[in-house]
Amino acid sequence: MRWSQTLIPTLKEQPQGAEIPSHVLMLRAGLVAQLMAGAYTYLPLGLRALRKAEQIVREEMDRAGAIEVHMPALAPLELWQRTGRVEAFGNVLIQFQVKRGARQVALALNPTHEEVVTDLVARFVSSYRQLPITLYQIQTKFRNEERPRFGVLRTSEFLMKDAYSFDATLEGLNVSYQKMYDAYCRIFSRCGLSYLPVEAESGPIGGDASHEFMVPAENGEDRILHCGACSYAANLERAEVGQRPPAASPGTQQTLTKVDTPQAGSIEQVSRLLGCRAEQMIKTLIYLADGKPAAVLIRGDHEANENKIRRALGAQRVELAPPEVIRQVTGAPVGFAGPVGLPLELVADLDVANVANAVVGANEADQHYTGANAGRDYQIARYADLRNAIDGDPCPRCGGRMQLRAAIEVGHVFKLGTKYSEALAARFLDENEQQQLAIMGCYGIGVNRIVAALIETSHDTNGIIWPMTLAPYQVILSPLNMQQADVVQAAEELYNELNALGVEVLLDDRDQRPGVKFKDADLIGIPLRVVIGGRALAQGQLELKWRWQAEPSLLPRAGAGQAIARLVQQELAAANARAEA
RNA sequence: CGGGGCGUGGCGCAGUCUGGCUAGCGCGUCUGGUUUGGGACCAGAAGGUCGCAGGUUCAAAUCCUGUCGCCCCGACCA
Repeated sequence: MRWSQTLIPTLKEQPQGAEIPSHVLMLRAGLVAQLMAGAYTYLPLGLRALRKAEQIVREEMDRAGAIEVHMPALAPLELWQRTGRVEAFGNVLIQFQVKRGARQVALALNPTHEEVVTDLVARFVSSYRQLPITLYQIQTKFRNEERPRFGVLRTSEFLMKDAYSFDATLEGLNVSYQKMYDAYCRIFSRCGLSYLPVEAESGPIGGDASHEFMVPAENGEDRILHCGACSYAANLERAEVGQRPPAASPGTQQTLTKVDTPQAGSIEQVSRLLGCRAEQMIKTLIYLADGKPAAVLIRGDHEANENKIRRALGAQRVELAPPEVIRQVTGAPVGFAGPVGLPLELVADLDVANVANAVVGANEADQHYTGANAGRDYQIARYADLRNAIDGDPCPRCGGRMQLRAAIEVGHVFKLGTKYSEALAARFLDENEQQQLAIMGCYGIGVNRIVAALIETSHDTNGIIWPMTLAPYQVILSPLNMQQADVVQAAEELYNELNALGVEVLLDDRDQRPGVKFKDADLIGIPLRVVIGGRALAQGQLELKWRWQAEPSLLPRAGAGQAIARLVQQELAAANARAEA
């Protein structure tokens, strides 16, 4: 492609409203243009990169035995009502009415396709002989994001690869799941991403049933914990906290003292008022576990983790109790609950055991206790891991230090079970002529996020640094002077030669000064740059530079096309080979 | 949905507090010329309902009210 004949609107300055590197660079390099909050046009370069990512995904899905289909973006709202997910999605589900003759038809734009694919399988799969099957598509999803942000990382319309496996048995599901997991590893490796599969909340099936594929990046929206020593990794929701060191020495027990804490119902207010640190305090959270009140103790500076609490209480659902219930149970308004004299069984986080002489609520408005000690002033029924992990916490597997990092979620694999097959009657007949529900898994990849995450983690002050596998073009030719006949001729010859050899090449044929061409070449990040310029050309040489290297090398003009094609192939092969390691 | 910021030629900004002449600057674009190894130079030119609506005033980019859009932080995120 000739630069002069395509559309690459590079920007010299940082666009207003773009802050994170991927957003800034995608706009500056002319990859995308914003139409509105959360909706972007992919311009030629951006589209080519997106297509590369898509093709890698497609190849690995096919290789894993998944079957490609293409489902509609539209769905009848009724389908979503059948699984109860109109409410579950709420405002995120884009729905609207259209007129068809005299009728009003209620439609939705699919934010995901469990309903559609399960309905499809329910219609056409009726025997165990047809299973297992994994269907996938690469298609646009629509979600009315409350707050689109971070450029293409969180948009209302995005390209997603979604796959759905259907199995006759749980063992089958595990096999299907593992195939997808392995395919994901290959995909992200081939795309040149430094990714981490992390354990995620698994919902109804429990166990090892969900993993997210995360790319650690400063601007990521997700938080993960990662142990460098043993490679344990989990998202914040899921991460367990390992064995904590016991308290130094109990020291002397202070006497339990009631103190005035007017208007101080939060950890921050109380600590400021009493001059104590948050870690000397214990917060008493009143939950409704399946509708029944329960008391949970967490150290003042820690965050409660509702999933852990739900499991510890053996409940299906937990939620923070409303103010009426708190008042009824504790006799005090919100913010003054405490363990002393509370008529509920106390379940405490493990770290609470190490807080001696704690500050706790007194179950009385505007009153707290100081010097509270478990065993003497209140009894803990049970200790458990109930809080979110924090940076530096011990690893649950090996005891090493875990690191808290921000990350971009690029993929998610999930064992679904029979939730949708049940709601949409996806049954099959097994070998004993018994009706069974298909057991499902679902597997998503944000294709746009692959591109954005790559840029987010692979750039320098001059611009994007593409891996050969995702680069919009493999080679850029930069003839430095379009007024000089021999330069133009050499560039044209090489351009034709490379095209004939199947190399994806961009010829910067603009009549621009060298500086402009260098800056733009760096900005759009094409891996291999070939400079055709007076100096070297006079000696029958071209200049070759990899985007990730500082210095160029010389290449004889004779046979340059073959040599460059070989270099591209080697680099491509090396990048793809990293996936097999 | 709560908090904050910003809307001025294609892009990035100044001017707004303290109302006042023909609304400026840099980049880009167009014409002519000189240049050609890291975002050239000279000369000339085009391009603006100052987001939109209403109000105050002799006079509004500037003050007031409303409204729309975009960005950031938080809440939310199958």
